[in-house]
Amino acid sequence: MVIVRDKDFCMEKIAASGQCFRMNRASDGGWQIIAGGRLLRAYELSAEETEGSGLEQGFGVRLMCTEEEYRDFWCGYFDMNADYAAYREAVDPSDAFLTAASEEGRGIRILRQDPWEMLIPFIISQRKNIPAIKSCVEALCRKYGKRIEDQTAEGGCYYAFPSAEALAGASDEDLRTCSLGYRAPYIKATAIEAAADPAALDRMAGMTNEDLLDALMRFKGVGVKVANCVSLFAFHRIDAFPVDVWISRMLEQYYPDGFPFERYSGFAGVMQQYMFFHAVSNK
DNA sequence: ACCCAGGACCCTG
DNA sequence: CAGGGTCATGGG
Repeated sequence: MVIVRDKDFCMEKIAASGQCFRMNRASDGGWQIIAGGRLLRAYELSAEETEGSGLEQGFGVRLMCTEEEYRDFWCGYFDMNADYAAYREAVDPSDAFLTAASEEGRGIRILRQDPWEMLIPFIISQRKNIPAIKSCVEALCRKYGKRIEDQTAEGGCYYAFPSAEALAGASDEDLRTCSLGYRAPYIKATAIEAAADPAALDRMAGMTNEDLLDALMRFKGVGVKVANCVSLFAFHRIDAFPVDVWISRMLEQYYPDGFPFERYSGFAGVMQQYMFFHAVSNK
């Protein structure tokens, strides 16, 4: 068991920030996170447990893993070594919109997720809202992922994210039963590519940002926006700035003369997440 | 019963 | 290279 107290770590906001699709409330009120073939249960600390720490409700979390599991995996997954307060403090104080958005989104962190586990969900994501994406991903996992018995899991078991081989071998009509629609052939083509060169995604970790985008966009169904999402949420290129319909609207409304990318050079993706969270959490 | 979603592809001009 | 039609589905 590991307790994390950080004014820039809020599980609920991360879960709602649209960067992970298998982080959900469990029936006992806690969180269940499935990532990298692992399952983590987490519980927000009670008011008594955070008393005196200066933390609001939701900003203290008990992770149900060993110290070793935390060191080896979850600490990196949650990007706990980064200083998000410093990112927020870099926000231009004369920018009322971003100042408010960054405070509203305080607690969000950019997760370090598995590239394959980001690539497929973000190919699915096009023209779907987040609940629909989550439904599709869960259906894919149930149908093609390895079933893992785990008494700590909601329902006594969970399904790992399907391998490239499993999806590459699926029929088009079988894939469509997961509500993929016209994306089914994209998923299959990308899975075949990935299965044919299992180390391809690993090699991308060493690429420059530009080469990484190009490499990702060679996959069927991956355009500029999805490539930027995978760069940001899997390869931790935190200067990547995915522009979807929500971001596009906010750029038009609040930055008619252009977003000040120079000011946030190197970490614009963090600002992007604050903006996205602001948009989706205000209908 | 609507409307729209973390867009990409592909074909025109 | 830019612009626009088209694509399938379900959550709200």
